[in-house]
Amino acid sequence: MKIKVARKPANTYQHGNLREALVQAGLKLLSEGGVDGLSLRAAAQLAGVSHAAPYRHFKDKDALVAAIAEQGFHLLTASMRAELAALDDPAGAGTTVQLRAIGKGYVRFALQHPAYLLVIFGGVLAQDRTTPELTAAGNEAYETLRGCVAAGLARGDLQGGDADTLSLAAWSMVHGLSHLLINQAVKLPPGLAVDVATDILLRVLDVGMRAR
Amino acid sequence: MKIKVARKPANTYQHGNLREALVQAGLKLLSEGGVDGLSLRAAAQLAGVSHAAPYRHFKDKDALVAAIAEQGFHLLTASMRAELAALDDPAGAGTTVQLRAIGKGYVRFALQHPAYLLVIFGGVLAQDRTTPELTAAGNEAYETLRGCVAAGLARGDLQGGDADTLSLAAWSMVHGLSHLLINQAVKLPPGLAVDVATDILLRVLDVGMRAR
DNA sequence: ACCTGAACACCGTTCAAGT
DNA sequence: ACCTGAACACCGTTCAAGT
Repeated sequence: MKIKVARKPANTYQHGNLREALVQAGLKLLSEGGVDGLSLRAAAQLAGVSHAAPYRHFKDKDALVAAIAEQGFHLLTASMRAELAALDDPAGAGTTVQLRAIGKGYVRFALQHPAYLLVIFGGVLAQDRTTPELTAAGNEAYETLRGCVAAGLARGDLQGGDADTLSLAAWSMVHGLSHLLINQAVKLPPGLAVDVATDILLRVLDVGMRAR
Repeated sequence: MKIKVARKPANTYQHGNLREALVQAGLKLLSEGGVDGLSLRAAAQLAGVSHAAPYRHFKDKDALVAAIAEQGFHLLTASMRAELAALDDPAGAGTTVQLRAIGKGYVRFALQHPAYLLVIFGGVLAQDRTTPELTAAGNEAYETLRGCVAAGLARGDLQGGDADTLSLAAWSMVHGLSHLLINQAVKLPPGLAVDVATDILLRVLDVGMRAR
């Protein structure tokens, strides 16, 4: 992905849209240099501004990280929805097919943007430093899954727990897989492609959520 | 947990066991101040030694982090095995009971030592900075689970994939749950205790792994 | 209101020098 | 072989001062 950071022209004084430029700069640093590469000073430099300028727009580094995580959640939601929309009959598809699409979208996002997943979940952001916007972006992602689970329960396709508990089960499975994959913490069974492994895990999940 | 760091006596010159002391200091910093609190200089100070002394024992900070992660894996393995050993008849227990014990041990470790889980999996350690000892410690943890899955397959209790794929499914589920919990990324369904939610997720997993 | 430059207290890392 | 102290290039954060 090509990330453009709006630089302040050298001859001007105010940037105009420094806040957004810093978020873009942070995303760029993150995707190029990983978590270690993300610093307020480097982001300021990319935006063509002094190292103290960001403090007019973010209380501290965590506030910038929170804004980046918010973007990450939007991308995650978009990835899941894109996979849903690519189904032949998105609205009419069965619970199994929909949940599988959401799971694939989640894993695809994680593999495409590993650094974002770490920012969202990886302890980069100190606990209790969440913002209302970040919470809302997280809820949006969660509701994409939860809506599908709730519909499955209503149809009688799913059983064995309420919508939140079964959503937690599904989220845990795909999140765990994604997280383990991007950390290279698991060696995939030799010769087994990510897609195939993902399919098997989603089947295990689906069967488990259908049983009483 | 009380962590003791062996300080070098002020009047002496050599520490004697600086390497181990630095690992302990790192664990202490991590559990008290989180990922941000872990620094080579602070660890050196806790061990009563100058900030450059650690470089006689660790190539760089990542090497210390790898040593800490190795300890974390040992604790994780111990937690899973303790839960297994607490069963009435550890060896004779069924696949379902054994897998549940392992899952509970994993989640318990994560909740007791959230910072360790982040060090092990959270992107604190740069990719490709793993050591042979760290890899071995990780394999030990993985084999604890895999052995149980393989036995279940042999007994005909489990189906639908080979030992590695089904182990990946189980690991993903409990790891995902643990990771989401310690990041407070999910709100547990109101009134639902962690233990109860864990039980439900482990049941979903168990049912899914029993189906063809 | 927004940005700059100096300043402070921290980092990781290196290197000559001491024991 | 092991440790120290100074040095360097980085951080995050604050604050007086400039536009």
